Amino acid sequence: MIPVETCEPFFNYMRKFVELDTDTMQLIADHTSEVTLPEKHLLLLEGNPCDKIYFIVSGLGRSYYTDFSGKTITWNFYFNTQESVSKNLFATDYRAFLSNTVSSIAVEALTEIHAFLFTKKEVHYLTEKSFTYERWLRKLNETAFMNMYDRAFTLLTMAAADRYEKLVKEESHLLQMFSNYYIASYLGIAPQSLSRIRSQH
Amino acid sequence: MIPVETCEPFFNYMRKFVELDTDTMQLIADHTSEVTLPEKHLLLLEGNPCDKIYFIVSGLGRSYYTDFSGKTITWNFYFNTQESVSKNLFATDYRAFLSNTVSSIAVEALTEIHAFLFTKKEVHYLTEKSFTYERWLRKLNETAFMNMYDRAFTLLTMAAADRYEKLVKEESHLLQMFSNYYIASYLGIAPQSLSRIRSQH
DNA sequence: TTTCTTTATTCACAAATGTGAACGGTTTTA
DNA sequence: TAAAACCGTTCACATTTGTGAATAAAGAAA
Repeated sequence: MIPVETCEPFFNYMRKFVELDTDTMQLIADHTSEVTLPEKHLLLLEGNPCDKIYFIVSGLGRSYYTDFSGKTITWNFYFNTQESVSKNLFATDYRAFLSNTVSSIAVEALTEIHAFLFTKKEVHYLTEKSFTYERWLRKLNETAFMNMYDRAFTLLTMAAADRYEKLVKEESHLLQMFSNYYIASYLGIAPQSLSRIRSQH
Repeated sequence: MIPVETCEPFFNYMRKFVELDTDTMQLIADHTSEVTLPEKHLLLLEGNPCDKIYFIVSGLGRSYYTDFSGKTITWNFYFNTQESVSKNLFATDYRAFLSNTVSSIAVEALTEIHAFLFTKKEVHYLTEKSFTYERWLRKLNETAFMNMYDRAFTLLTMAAADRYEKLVKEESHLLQMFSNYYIASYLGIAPQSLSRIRSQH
């Protein structure tokens, strides 16, 4: 429950997919909340149920899986910039959120984060009350699907050096925002291997 | 435009996610068609736009990417059995279908295939006319997303032998239905490497 | 400032995976 | 039936990628 004006950053994002009327905007503003999370805060723990979605307004987040040896593998980055319109905005384990299973990843705040918070209950309520929200969610799921498709397809069909080149072309802002240590495991390679690839330009 | 009764296999699938009334069923039956495709038929070509979705009723399909050297990499399998309720039924490049870009994969019939065909136009019409269809599509997109999530996560975090073990546990029917040559590239490994993994039991 | 971390890089070596060839066995086709 | 194509496997060897250690530079903390 927050003032409608405060919700504008989120509405602007929704407007990429659907048109919004005042009733819908009011309904949404009534069923979300604003949160500030300090640096190093864990938004979600591995093995926990996930019933929240954070829509990032500002700040940086990262999710990771911890393998058998204790190493972390970066699953995704979360932030909000002009460039990244339909990706990286929702910090959560969306698979766990949808399927009511426990999370396979942890999500951490790399800086202080400002976000809108939606609980599972709120999302469900909004789909019941608003056709616009239902349609927006359908389209959001489509882009989430396409992003995952691209991730899986890239990992399946491209070698490490080509995956890095693709990242340089399509997501070069990540290189400015995150350490190579994080980028490497996001690409599915060891940090030293990423160095090797970079040196062979 | 087909008789409502004929559509039952598809309705049964929809009922996993939503309840169906007679109006909705009639609407859907009026906006789909039935097709039979011979063995070796190509349902979709690499580099072509994709404005069709085939819902498999019977038969086997496979999609693949052709790499720089001409080798094919299996992207997915398509079939309809009791076990596989929410996967493998839609033969298409759904990413290309959604984004109006050209397909990165080809889809071929490995046997004769019976399927319901939905064009992009028909899908769009149905979302405009039926809230039930819109909601079903939202949930379909959610399972499509979860399947892709699992695929990407597996490729990112597990070694080849573990990916094979996971397939044995979770999708062992694939081993009965498709050659190891196809299974190997689906797992992201060479056929010889799959043999090696299998021999080390 | 000095010290302590973190980061990126390089190296030598190990491990994992790919490659091309060869082989029987099966299935398909002529 | 015979020939051809395909399939799964094994082998030796090549290539790619991971690993642990070492180093230097940059940043953060004291």
